[in-house]
Amino acid sequence: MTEPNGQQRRLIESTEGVHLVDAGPGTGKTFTITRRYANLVDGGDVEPDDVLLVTFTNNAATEMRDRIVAHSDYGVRELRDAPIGTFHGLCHDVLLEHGVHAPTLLGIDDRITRATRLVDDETVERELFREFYGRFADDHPEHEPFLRVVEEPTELLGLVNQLAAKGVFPTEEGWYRNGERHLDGDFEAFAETFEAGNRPRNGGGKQSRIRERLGSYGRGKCYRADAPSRAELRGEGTKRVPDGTAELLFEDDREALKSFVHDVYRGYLAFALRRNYLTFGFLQLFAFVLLCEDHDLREELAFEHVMVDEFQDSSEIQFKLALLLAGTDNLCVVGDWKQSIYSFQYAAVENVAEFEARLERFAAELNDDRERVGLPIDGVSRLELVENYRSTQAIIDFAERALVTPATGGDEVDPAAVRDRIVPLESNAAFGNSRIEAISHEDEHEAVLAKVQSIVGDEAYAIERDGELVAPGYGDVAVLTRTRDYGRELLEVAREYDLPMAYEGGVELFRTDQAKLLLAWLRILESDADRGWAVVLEEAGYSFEEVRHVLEEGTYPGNMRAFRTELAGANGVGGVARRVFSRYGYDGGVAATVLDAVESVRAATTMTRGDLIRFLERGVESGATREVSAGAGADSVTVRTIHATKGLEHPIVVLANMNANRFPPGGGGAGTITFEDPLGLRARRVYAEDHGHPHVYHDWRTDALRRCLPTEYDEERRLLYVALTRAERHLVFAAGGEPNAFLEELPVDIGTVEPTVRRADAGGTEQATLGFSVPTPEGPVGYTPHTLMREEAFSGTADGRGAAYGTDVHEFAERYALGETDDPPARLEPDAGHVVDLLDSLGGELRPEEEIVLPLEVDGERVVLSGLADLVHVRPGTVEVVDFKTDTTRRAHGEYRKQVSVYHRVLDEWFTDRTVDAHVHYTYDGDLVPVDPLPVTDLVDLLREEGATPTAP
DNA sequence: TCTTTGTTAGTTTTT
DNA sequence: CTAACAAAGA
Repeated sequence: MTEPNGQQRRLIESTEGVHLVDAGPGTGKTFTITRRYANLVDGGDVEPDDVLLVTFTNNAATEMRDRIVAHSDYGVRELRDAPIGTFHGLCHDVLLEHGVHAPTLLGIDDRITRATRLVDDETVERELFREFYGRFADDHPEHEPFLRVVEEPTELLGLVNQLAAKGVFPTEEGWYRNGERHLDGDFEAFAETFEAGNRPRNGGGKQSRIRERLGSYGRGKCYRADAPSRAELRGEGTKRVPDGTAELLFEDDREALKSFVHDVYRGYLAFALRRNYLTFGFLQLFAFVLLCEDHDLREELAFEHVMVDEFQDSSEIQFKLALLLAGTDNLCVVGDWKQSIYSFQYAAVENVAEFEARLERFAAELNDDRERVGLPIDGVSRLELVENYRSTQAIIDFAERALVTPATGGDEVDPAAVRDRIVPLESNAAFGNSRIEAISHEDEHEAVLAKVQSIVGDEAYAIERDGELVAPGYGDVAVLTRTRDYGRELLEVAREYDLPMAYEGGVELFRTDQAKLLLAWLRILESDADRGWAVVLEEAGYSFEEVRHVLEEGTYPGNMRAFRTELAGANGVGGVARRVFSRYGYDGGVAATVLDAVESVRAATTMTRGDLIRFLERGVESGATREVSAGAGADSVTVRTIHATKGLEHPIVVLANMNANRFPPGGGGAGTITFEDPLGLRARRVYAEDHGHPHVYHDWRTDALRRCLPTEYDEERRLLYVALTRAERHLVFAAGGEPNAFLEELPVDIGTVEPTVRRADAGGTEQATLGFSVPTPEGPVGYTPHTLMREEAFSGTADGRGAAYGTDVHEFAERYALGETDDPPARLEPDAGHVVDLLDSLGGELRPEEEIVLPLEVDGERVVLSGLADLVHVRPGTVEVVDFKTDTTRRAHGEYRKQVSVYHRVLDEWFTDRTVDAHVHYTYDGDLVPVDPLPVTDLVDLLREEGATPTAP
């Protein structure tokens, strides 16, 4: 694109007034906005300092700056300090320069100085918040009812950040400006939503959605005595929930809760300042307060022109910041509601979808005590960019269908209303050829790779290059996925076939093989640690039993000893890392990034090797991600998450992992802070003081409310839209096994593909079988601890004892283990007898109901079994997991299954997931049968029978 | 035949 | 939090 089209030109030349620009994918948004900037500053009257240009990522800001430099009269140097950047960056600058006194505006006696640092790592922030909360709890006994109920303090941090993103801040006595409104909720709006969900369906023959969903109200839950009963809430012999339920659910006395949140919020702000740090959220908070209160400063800082790109990604407070920073009514926001996919980052799609209404409301709020915002004078001018330079018309039309496709069976979309809001795009592609297809195969990774190989070089998937249609190469294909995990798995399989593929975007750096091996060798160097050697040995192909033997005897292989000696002579940590990576042939971007991370932290601090080891360990635990640059060569397939593809385009897009239960995952759900549940925080669980172990009480109102709110899938649809509109020409959906609802609904035939991947170097048709899959057994396979909490037993077991019996055995087992009782009721024999035998043989500390991970190696493949254990038994160096199964038989799907009791024992080395010993006992016909030691493969077979599902680690 | 109730498996995105 | 299934009720 060298010359702007008609609509673009209009935007470039409309420099005065308020403009809302609907710019769909591929319409040259960045091109236009940078030309508009150039046009402004080249006119003579306007200086770069007068124009604020905001985007959401530093990368985007840099790109904008570069493009402006290329097309305006200004050079790199002149624009270096021009206000082109992110909201966060801007707020940071403002606070450093003018914000010393910002905290005092909220009545907090502290200051922001050059020494105030920005905590940009979420895990660090969570740690700090935990520390704060611990002290807060000690100092504020008056909030005891709430303190007792908070299970996870960082949920409160989430609440604080969410409030901050909406511009709700605590003052000394109350809430800043009109923030409290957000906390009180809006009953009328709630009642309206409630009524919509409470209409009987199928012409009155079927109960309402809300009544159906309230069916499980109270199931497996214990509420306090004042909770309404299930029948009261749902009504009996009716198709709709009784009138008055909405009022019952909407809590109007929130004073105590609001006061608790207020004190936590304010306490945390003071804590952060005292500890000399700010977070992303607080940066905006203080900048906002400063701009609101310091009128001279606001007028001094205000810009003649404000332009915001990707406005659909902005939050409520960012919208308000843009208003405060606009000294005139020259505001231009560019965005596309269809591409708003960052709500978890507090993006408010309403900022674009309801722009005019919000503009008016926010301006009025900001102006309620004095004139701060001069907007708008002549109303809002709406502009649309409709010419699409990226995709074929077929792709565009298909993607728009995604926006009206139901995500689940019960999901309702109003296609006409949605289509009404879509500004239709017109493709100007020179060639119309476009293929849209779907494949599905159990071996999903192989199927995707085989499909990619078949596409490469195939004229049927021709793409446009230099004005001609040519067969595609690897570099023309991008695989998009919802999750990082899937991308990484695919990459690993691709590597086995030497298929050129590179993952781009954030990687959980310290969880990569590269980082783990480096960590292992550092541990070996430091102390010959087992958890180092185990990793190294396993990587070298030693079997599980062999690793154990080597560790016990200390008979490390000669070549490894030699390498250890070599490392000991290496020059610093960087030298060690280089040699380790070179030994294992790691020469890609991940290795480079690990090296960079290690060297930079080493340079910034005075770290010993031991400190560095702990740094890497923390990295593994937190799952911190880092950007890793493309590793493979130029002509390679790109793998990315959909979220990471913003602004990108690819000739051929493969949208992978379109599996049932995966896309969408659990649905969007209503945000935490809404009119129904404004604080998102209520007594979730109450631990009864008169019980030694967790008898769990739930808050009935929270449970009921959650069921009454419709699950929203709009953002899931937009995510799909974003993925599809990355494609220029061809589109392939891929699912493993069961396709999800989107793929079922969209007008594309789902074919299959032979998952035969050619080894790239062999060029032949060698086929490899990979993976380890176990069919999920049919039918119920036992009782989980959740069953313990159930009040009503269900009947229907074939042997007539029923689930209540199993529940009782479990309950007895738990109470016995915790020392609350020691005589088994006679009616529970013989099972209770087995339980007593088993528990008596254990000793040590017992903890009830815990998530376990059981890492194993089977036939050279690593396998992890996980699940909820009934009891976890802890001794130094040993963790034992106990899982009871009553040896009843139950009718399941027409066949009878035997069940055995399994007792797993897991030794040592949880951290590296490497060495494991497993012992099994099982009871059958009343006898406790020890099988000790049991080869790991047998254990896995046994667990398969038990219905455990192995997953790749 | 349609509706209601109960049960189970599987389960994120990142400035 | 949903789909899918099973089973009982109307």
